[in-house]
Amino acid sequence: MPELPEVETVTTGLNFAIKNLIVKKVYVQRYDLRITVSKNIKSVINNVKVIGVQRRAKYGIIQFDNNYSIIFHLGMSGSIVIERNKFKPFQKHDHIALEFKKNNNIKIRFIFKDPRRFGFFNIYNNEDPSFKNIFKNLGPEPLIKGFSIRLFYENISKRQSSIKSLLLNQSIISGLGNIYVCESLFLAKISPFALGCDLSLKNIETLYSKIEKVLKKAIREGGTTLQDYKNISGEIGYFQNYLLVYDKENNKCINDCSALIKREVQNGRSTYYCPTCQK
DNA sequence: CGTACACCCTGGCCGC
DNA sequence: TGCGGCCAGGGTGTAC
Repeated sequence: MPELPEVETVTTGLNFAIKNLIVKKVYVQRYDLRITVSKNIKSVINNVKVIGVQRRAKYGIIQFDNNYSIIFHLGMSGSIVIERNKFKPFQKHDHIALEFKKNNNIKIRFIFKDPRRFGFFNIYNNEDPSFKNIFKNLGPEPLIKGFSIRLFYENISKRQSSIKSLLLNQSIISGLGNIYVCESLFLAKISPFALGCDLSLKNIETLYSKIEKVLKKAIREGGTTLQDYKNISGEIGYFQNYLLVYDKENNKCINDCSALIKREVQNGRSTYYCPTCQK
């Protein structure tokens, strides 16, 4: 499901909803997520205040004022939903919930859901090596000011893999997934099968500017909803209305090339591209 | 070290 | 209605 823009939408919304609130109750319906939930999660954060919620790559980080943080990852099917005042009974894939009370006695809680359980949600001490280990192999964030196109180029140009798989490799650039990789390569007119070592600096400059453009637009649109992605208020995203190749097999290419968009399996995952425009 | 592939798990959809 | 097969936004561990 979620790539950088979807996780950004979730963490921004969650930050707005729970920043400065104090945890009043923790529900754990299921401990066996991709990473097993620590047994002490309830005791560690009970009655503790949330400092803020951030994103790093496709991870969400909820910081508490006692030097602990929750890190969560939505995997393919994860989501977070907010409920106010009236709480529905937990459903099958509602794994964890945190409940807060606002000044005016309004109850608020959020639920971490994940049918496929490729995601996780766990508590870490900020000094614990396992906290830093989660982030240690992540490459740079594409949307930060200091992003170095030169370094990006150097890391790509020494590799023999396809540019598609290099862009999905989170240690080269972090936060991209299948949708935004396909879209960026199309806009840059670069074949997903081109090898990293065959691309020029000019290619990479173009590619980076398209990645930036696609991600920013997707964040503005609240992410991409293909089947089940929703923000924390249950609203869908709208970037699917702007997809040019992803999930568009046999559609006409939007350029004047009269070709049809092709789907091909590459490294076990669907690649969508225009065989004429992307060289 | 780089690359390719199987695997984790559930649900939805399609064809028979 | 039911079954098998295939598909899905991701990440990790293993074998070469």
